[in-house]
Amino acid sequence: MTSSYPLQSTRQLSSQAVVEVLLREAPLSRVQIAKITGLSKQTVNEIVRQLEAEGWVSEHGTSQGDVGRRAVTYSMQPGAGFVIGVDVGATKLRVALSDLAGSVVSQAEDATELRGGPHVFDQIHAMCVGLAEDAGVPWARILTSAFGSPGVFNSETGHLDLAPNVPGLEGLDVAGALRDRLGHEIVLDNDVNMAVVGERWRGAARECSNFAFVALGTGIGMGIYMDGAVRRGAHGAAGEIGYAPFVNDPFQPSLHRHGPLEEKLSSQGFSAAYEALTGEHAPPETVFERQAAGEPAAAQVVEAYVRQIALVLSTVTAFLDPELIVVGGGIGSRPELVGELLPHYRRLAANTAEIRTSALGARASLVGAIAVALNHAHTRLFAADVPQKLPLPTPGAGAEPPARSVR
Amino acid sequence: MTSSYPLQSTRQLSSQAVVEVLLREAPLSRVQIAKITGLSKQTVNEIVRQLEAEGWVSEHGTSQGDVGRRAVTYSMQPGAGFVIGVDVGATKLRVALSDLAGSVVSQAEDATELRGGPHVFDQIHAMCVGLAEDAGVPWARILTSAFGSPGVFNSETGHLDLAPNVPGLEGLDVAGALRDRLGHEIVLDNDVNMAVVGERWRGAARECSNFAFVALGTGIGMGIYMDGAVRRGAHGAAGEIGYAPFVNDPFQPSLHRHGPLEEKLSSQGFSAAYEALTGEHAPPETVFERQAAGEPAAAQVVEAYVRQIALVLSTVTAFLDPELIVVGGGIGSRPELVGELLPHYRRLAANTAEIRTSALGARASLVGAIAVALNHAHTRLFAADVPQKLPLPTPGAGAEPPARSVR
DNA sequence: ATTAGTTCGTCAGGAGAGCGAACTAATGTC
DNA sequence: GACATTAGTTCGCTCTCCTGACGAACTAAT
Repeated sequence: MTSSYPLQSTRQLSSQAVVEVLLREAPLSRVQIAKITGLSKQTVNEIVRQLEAEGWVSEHGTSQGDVGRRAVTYSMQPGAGFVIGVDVGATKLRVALSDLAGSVVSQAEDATELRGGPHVFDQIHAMCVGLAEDAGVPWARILTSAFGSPGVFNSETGHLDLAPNVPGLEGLDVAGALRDRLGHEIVLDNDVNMAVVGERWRGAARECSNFAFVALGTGIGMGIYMDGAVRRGAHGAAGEIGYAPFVNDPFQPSLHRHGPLEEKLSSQGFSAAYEALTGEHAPPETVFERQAAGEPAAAQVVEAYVRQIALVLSTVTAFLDPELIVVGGGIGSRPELVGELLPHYRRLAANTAEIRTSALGARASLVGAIAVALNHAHTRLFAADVPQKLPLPTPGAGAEPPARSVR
Repeated sequence: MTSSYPLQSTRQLSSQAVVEVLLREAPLSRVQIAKITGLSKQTVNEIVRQLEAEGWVSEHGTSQGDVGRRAVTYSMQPGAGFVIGVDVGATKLRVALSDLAGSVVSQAEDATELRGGPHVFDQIHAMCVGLAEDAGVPWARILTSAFGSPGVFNSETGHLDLAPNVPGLEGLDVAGALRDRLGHEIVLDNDVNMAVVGERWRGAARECSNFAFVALGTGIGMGIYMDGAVRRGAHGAAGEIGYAPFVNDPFQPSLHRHGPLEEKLSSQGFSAAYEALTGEHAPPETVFERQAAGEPAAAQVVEAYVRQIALVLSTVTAFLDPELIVVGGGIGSRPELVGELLPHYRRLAANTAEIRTSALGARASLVGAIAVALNHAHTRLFAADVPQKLPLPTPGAGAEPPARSVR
């Protein structure tokens, strides 16, 4: 432990506080900022002045109506910097470009390159460049990109492990490859973890500091948000409930590639159950529609599925005691699912948590990736404890982003 | 969010750093402290001088032998303050008095008062006073007491919920009652959480920042240590795996008082299984002894039990991805258990964690309580953000503890 | 005994950051 | 037009830490 304490000079902490408040609560006067952050007027003054000089914030207008002198209000300068969020799905690739205030400027999606590895990197690079051009954003103003992808990201090697669904990424230095191609800082994380951040930022778990996100779809997975942060466990594999051995007979071998739970509760398992009953192969959506239409076989499959999920959720509750469980993913986002689940869940769980359907649906990971990228950018910009080196590479000879002076 | 940032004046952070270093690494010279903390010599000088003036640290000796001027070394003044740790078990009450450096000065244990409630408080009070007298410690020097107890502590009401094993505590303001009786600050937490802290401080999980502690004994419970802190969930009920519904048929009603898992995997369940097989009632220890002696029925019971535990542990692994799982409690502390478990566990879990037997055994909660009390005392003393008011109540007109001046 | 080299401890000066209080400026209300 | 109210600025002060210089104490070599 080489503890060293005033790592972050107080000023950086304060700056970051001001920026956060400004991002969260739109236009604010300096006095308002002072009240919210607890800093004094003068300190806020200095900070705002500096941020304005550096181009990060700008005057927004003046307050109106009340007695007393009118205040000048400030807001983040939206064009000062941008970030990219990417959701690398097994089938779909979603990319969004957002300004520093968190407004999405442009976005796109495409089928994921099936040829894998380098081809996916190329595809991502092309999509990002395309977005920037569409929005007229000089490439150098893009500060950070964040990527959500299935699998367990090993931050030491930069590899992505346990990602059977995306072909050809296993064993590659994904982090390095993407950083080199894009030319700026990147952040990589599990897509479910990204979804957690997304749901908390702009989804069903706002302001919630203890919740779990359970993704039901192609696979089954969980993201854990506890005490105000995503928890990843020792190797980044926390929440990999697909490997939890408590649905089938766990002592039976086989089923160890995708994990026993995943086997049964993924879209495939769902469809397989229906097929076993009817002889007809149908995707989950169809089965749900038929259940709604009153078909007995469909109802039976859904009922069995829902019971298993209720079992999983009550186990999650016993283990983690979340305030809320958000259910998402391809199947989980179906609005009727939670309704069907609840009675079973209530019967099983001792201290019940609230259960909600994902508010962001298929975009959860993407939104989360944006949030992570924004957060990373802000930390780098306003609380860096190392000398700042804004990467200014590759194309776009546009105006330089305002450089943050660091003494 | 009423964020306010320089809450802890920098000096307090620095002071705390110095104290921590001094606690950890025995006698140190000022220059050494400076090197370790990263503070400058002068800053350390000022802090040490102040701490010495206030009686918290004292000169220890001088360095010897090397070239150059000899340095004066300092260490914590052990008698400057004391804390009490208490483990309120269903059957046993354990109490220990420790100095600020973490050395246990005296300790005692007794059968828990079965008349419950106020009688237990009286008992605790009497034991604590007795310990202080034995050790010749004036009561006013005891800064904090920490209590580990079964059940879920509700920090809002001060009540202890879900504590069926300790009679007569339910529905009482335990926190308030204990504080009033002892006359100083107290901390209350679940006994398993205390054990977590204990195992990490001086047990099997030292230096480990992601681990789980699974207690197998009178009941079954888990404590979660993730990213460097105990995680309690939204209502303090995280880790209550006794309520996880995945061993018996979970959809069968009944079994909802103690939780389905607890029903089967507690000492009682264990003995009941043996009784069902042999017609003879025997406590778990006896069954284990007979298993070691080669009795088939005992072997069968142990085998079944061990398989269930392996199942639980592999689920824990899938959910939390710990680096390590420490198995403790009355049954769990038996050294042979982990050996029997391991093969099953390895077969079930995808990313295996290390599994160790508790190093502290029955004392885990007690040691943890001491650690928590110490930690609380240090924070109050050296990083308090509110004006310090050392409680100086009741008996013992001994020398006053050195008052920490706070401007 | 003298000298060199090393480490410890203190002092002085200065920089970064924050705060309270006093003061000026604008604006609405009676 | 007097007054209350709010916004913004300036000044002086405090806290805290750091750097650099320097003397003190000590070991090792000559």
